[in-house]
Amino acid sequence: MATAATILHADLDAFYASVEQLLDPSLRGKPIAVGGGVVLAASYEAKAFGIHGGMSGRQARELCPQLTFVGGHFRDYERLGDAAIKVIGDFTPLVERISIDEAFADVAGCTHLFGAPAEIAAAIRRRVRSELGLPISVGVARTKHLAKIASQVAKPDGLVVVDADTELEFLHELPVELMWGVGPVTKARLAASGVSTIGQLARLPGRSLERLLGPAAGEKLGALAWNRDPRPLKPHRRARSAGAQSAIGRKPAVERIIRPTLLHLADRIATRLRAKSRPGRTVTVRVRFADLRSVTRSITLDIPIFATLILADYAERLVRTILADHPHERTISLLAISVSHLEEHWDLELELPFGLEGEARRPGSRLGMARWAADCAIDKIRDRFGREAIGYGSAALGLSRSVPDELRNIAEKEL
DNA sequence: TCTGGGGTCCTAGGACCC
DNA sequence: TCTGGGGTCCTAGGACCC
Repeated sequence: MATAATILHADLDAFYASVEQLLDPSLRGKPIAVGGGVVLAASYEAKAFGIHGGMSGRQARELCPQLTFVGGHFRDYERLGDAAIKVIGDFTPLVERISIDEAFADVAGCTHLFGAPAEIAAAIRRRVRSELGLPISVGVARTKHLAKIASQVAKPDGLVVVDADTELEFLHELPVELMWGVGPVTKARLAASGVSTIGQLARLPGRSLERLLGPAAGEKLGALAWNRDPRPLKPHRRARSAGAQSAIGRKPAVERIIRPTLLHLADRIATRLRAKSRPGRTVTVRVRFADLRSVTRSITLDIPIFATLILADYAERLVRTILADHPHERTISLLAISVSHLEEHWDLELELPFGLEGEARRPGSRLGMARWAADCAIDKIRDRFGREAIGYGSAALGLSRSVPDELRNIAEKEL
């Protein structure tokens, strides 16, 4: 007998835009977009004009001249997103949050308390609506993947339950791009073979699929198309990397631009790493040139690091090698740093991770100690007075800030 | 006339070791 | 000394997701 459908996927509808309409009633029923240069979220009224997230502001205005742009109440996004997830947590502790506005839950263990999964899903929707004032769609199915597809089909403000005995009938009619992992490139590749629905993909011989998409993707999509992917819920997944980037317009690739930008990025990342005692061994930088092509370079160290200045130094060296390898590129439009190979937990009592060649592990190293002490002091002052109080802030460095730090904060994953 | 920021996972080649 | 195979790690790039 098939397992029962007990996995829920809950997804707040047009989240940022819905919060703005909640906070300002005069915006309700109107096409609005959150953002400015880029649309971060569009209300359903705006979506009716073809506007969607990621679109440039100018393009959106062309599609809908009466479109209203609203500033982001980022603190409220965070608060309401947390509150919605907490409602789910009132039913089961098995919750896997995947972003600010989206989570999986397994209610197999709590049906004796709250009723069938469909009833629990309906109760969650009612409570989020009445207590928070926000629309949320929920999909219910036997697997995570199918539950996620169901919630997409349920939008806006709906509930779709896929019973275990009607899974393939439901799934096979839908377009391939609803599958997790099928983006524009894969969709086009499949279309070239005459595949546009999940059913057509399912009936494709495994060999053709793997030839088309590679062994891993081919096997994965094949399993998804038959709903044979019993991926378990992971309530507490640890982050595998932490990064930051800054689009800087078009700037000359010179020290005056590069150094302060990298320092700011390294500061954001290293502060997070220190806060969670998770230094990392691999530093990756990305440089995007004026024509939007980008190049990455990385280095893996023997000893994990989380000191701001040491991270900034490695990043700068990597950027220099990129520029040396591309001598004709003199204009850059973005710099990014990412740290991966994160330690699970670094016990400071046992060992001090300073990094930077020979000075590592040398307790008497003056440079290492000085940097360590400076980081600690800055972290402490910020804990008391806020992040802008001291350090390598963008304001202090005279950097233009295209995106407010509050937005960056809510996009960060918990380390 | 060029669009943000923070992430995950996969691929393919090469170095290196056994 | 030559040949082969397997495994692991590193690096660069790319697709995709929210």
